[in-house]
Amino acid sequence: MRIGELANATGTTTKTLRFYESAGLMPIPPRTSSGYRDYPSDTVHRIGFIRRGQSAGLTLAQIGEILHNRDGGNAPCAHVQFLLSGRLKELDDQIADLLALRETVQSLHSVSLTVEPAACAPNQVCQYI
Amino acid sequence: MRIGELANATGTTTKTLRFYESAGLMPIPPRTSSGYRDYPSDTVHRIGFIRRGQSAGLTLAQIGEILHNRDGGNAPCAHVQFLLSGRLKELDDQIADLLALRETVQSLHSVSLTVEPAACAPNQVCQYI
DNA sequence: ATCAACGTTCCAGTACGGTGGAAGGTCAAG
DNA sequence: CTTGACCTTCCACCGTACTGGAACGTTGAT
Repeated sequence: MRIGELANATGTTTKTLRFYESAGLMPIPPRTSSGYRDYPSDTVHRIGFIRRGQSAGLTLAQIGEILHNRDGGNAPCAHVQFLLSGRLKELDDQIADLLALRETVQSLHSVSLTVEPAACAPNQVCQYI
Repeated sequence: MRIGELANATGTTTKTLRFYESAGLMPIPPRTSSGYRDYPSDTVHRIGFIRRGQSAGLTLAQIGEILHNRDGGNAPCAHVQFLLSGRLKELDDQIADLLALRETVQSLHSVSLTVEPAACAPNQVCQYI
């Protein structure tokens, strides 16, 4: 299948697919006599894996590692477990950070609602930030 | 005060201060006869405001808007309220997204712990992603 | 006079995941 | 034979907030 078909079948764009190739996520596809990329049909699954990995918050670099393991004939299971547990920890940290930030912003916002603009001191930018 | 002093006093770097200037966050400072930037001492407060705004998750562009209001003689209170409430909504969305993602990753990870590598089908990349 | 420590400008690069566009080649239909 | 849709490569750019480094000028102490 040609690159446009693959893009359609996977909900991506030809630009993105070439970018994935340049990023080392795709095996180099064979070419037709005229130089067009000619993908095997199971490439659809590979793209699907890439998109699901992204949905799980993995970076393209991490997804690439998994694919390279797989391409090298190794079952990437252990590595995937490792990446997922790392991701889980990152998520917990990110969520905790955002919750703390939410508290801060919330209290700034509350204060901003009770303050009179006329009370602004001229020598500071904003009395509640 | 010179740029290095200001950087020291605010915990930033001279690079960052020049970058803020180029980004339009700083009023153009006067120069000494030899061309050095010569900041009024209350610039410290302005940098402090910028850093606190960043801590609240505002972008430099948003902080710039507030500063421009202030520099233009307007009390930026209403605008700050607007930005803070927008930020609050964004935070809620981000937190909700991350919590949902955490659920997804958590369940993928749980499955990954119970699966036997030998069960991997050769025609797919990974059976649990 | 010399030296370090400061200052200046300007250009380029970082990470991330692409997107835009130019300049050209190919293919199938009408 | 032409048209339009597809494909190719390559280079540049998006946003965000800086950071690094080159090449050169200034200041203050010794």
